[in-house]
Amino acid sequence: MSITLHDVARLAGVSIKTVSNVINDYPHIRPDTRSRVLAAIEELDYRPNLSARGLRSGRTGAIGLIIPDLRNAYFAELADAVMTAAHKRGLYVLIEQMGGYDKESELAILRGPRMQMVDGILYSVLTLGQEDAALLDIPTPLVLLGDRIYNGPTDHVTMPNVEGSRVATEHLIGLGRRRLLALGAHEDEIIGSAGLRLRGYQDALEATGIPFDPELVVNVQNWHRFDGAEAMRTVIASGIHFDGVVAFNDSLALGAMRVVQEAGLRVPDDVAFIGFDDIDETRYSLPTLSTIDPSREEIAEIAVGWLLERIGAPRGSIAPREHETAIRLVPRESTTLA
Amino acid sequence: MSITLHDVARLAGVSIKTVSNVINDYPHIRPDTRSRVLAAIEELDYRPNLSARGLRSGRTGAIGLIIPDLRNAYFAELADAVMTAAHKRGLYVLIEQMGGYDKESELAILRGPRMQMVDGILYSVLTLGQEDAALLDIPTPLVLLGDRIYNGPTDHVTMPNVEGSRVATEHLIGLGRRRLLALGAHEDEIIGSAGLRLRGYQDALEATGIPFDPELVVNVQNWHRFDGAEAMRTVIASGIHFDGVVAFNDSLALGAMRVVQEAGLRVPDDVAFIGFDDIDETRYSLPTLSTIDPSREEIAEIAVGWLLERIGAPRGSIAPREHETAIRLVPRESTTLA
DNA sequence: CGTTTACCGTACAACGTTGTAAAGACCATG
DNA sequence: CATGGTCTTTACAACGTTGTACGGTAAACG
Repeated sequence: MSITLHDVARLAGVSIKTVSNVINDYPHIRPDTRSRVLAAIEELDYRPNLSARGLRSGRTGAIGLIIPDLRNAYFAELADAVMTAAHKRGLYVLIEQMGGYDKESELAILRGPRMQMVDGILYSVLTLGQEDAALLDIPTPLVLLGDRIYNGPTDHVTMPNVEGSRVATEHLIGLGRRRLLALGAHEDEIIGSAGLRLRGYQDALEATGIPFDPELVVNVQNWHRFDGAEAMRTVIASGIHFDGVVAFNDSLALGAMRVVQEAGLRVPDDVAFIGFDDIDETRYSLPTLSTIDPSREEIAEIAVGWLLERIGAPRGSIAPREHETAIRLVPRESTTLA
Repeated sequence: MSITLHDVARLAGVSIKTVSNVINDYPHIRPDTRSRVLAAIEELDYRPNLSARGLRSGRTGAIGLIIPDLRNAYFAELADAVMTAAHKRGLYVLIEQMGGYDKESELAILRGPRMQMVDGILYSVLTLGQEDAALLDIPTPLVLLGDRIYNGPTDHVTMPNVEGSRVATEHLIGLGRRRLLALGAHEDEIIGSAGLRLRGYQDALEATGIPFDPELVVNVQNWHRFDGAEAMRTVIASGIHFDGVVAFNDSLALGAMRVVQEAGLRVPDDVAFIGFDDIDETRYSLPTLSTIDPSREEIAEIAVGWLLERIGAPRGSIAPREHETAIRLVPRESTTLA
């Protein structure tokens, strides 16, 4: 059927192990042997059988990336960054979406059969919190992305959620806004992105002496455009007064911004907007959306690098590490007053 | 190290082959044997080693999906649809992005080592044309998505590009618009999406007796928001008069729409817009974007189904098939006059 | 009651690769 | 020119699974 080491070995007049050695850059090979083997490989267009290699070596060369949802632009862009970082190191990426936005679905994917095929997993934590840390103590090497689980069993690459949200909020306060909506909270959540970003919002208020008004905290189910739009409709209908929106991600902001303008309010004159994530779309919305750039590339680079280290090292030999990326405020039209 | 068939067999008191038979639903197994084996599997938390299975059976259980770019919302949503369709059938999906937007990169990915691991490939054709049909005659089962390559060597699942674009154009003409920009053409391209959608545009003009003005055809490099915005800036600067835009995809439309409004024109009053793809974002832009829904789910379902058939059948035993999805005009605010 | 038939379970080999251990080739040294 | 050491190549086994072929047991048939 397919070309194997045997075929190459026969053509080159060597043993299959020598061919294998050439492929794996074993140092002690005579130059002419090597070139003979390479010529044979070329001529036959030989490709290693990855299943066999995986069986023998115990490595598949693939890593899994578990994210909530590809349709969410942030995660699509994150996936892109991870794939780039992984390919640089010769790894495949198996992307997996969580079926739902609940804890069950999250863990099902992590333990499910599909993640059986990978050497390690990059896991973008969504609903898991501190109390679930133990559940993440699995044999497969694991690096967490996103929110921080303190004292977790493994590495964690995250963005400074609190700081980012604080910077965003302070940016609006700097424009003179005082009635700031916090858009995207999850009820009773403290440790996830939503909880942390809410804390950053509160920190900023506190630092500038603006009283915290619970009425201005808007809960949502998910972080899609849809949720931002729906939540904003409710807010407007309720008659709550506000002059700025700190959205916990860009999609929420974009959905809400659309509804605000639909209602006849001007952005940023009546309501200033800032998001979080710096997805591509923020550069083309009307108005363009100010946001926080969390350094996706940095996250991907470090996470893949750490995962690779864990894959190469014996289980338990690497103590849990943490990395926080640098964030950057990206001011655009939605916070630029004429 | 890991749990294998041997461990399960020992615990259940049967041979490894019997365990294998239970796992693979071999019919002739006594109920009590089966339940004993299943109990052992459960107790040990056995998971099959997919590399070994792949080596022995010649199948990996994974299919590859080659797309231009995940950051493009259309492809992210397509990937989502394909993953859903594949999971339903117990398949993994290995997503691969083309490095660049040129023919070299396309073919490099298709033949490259990364697609070695999959049983079959779903390939979203981008720049390849009729003359490249022969290059697609590879041993791996292949199903093409997107544009049509006539008399290609394999199955093709596509959307009616010409018809969709014609319907979109006629929709604008129905509003009384006569100076319609065709946004997103690729110079000298005839067979790809760009060429087909341009033909649909021309067909509509012809059918309604509107003279075709080459000045209104706007070439772009890629189909991102950025390109739509840039192209529109050039058009506006050149002073060309137009009252409608038929964009060849939604991202182009959204990028251009933003620039048009920046320039002080009203949508749809001064310029009506219609896109193509029905990505989620079109529901939340300002104004919401009219578009053509190409039935991504249908594409994914049929493509995965056909690919699976090809994987199961001997090479050459299935004659090339073609399927064109049904399209649907989705009118939204960008073409709704007060 | 012997023979056929269906059913159930097993032993063995093989998939293509790489690690181990060892054999063979080559070179410098005394 | 024998000796020891280094370089180069090889034979063999093993990874965990499934297909093939066959051995056994029980039921059905003549």
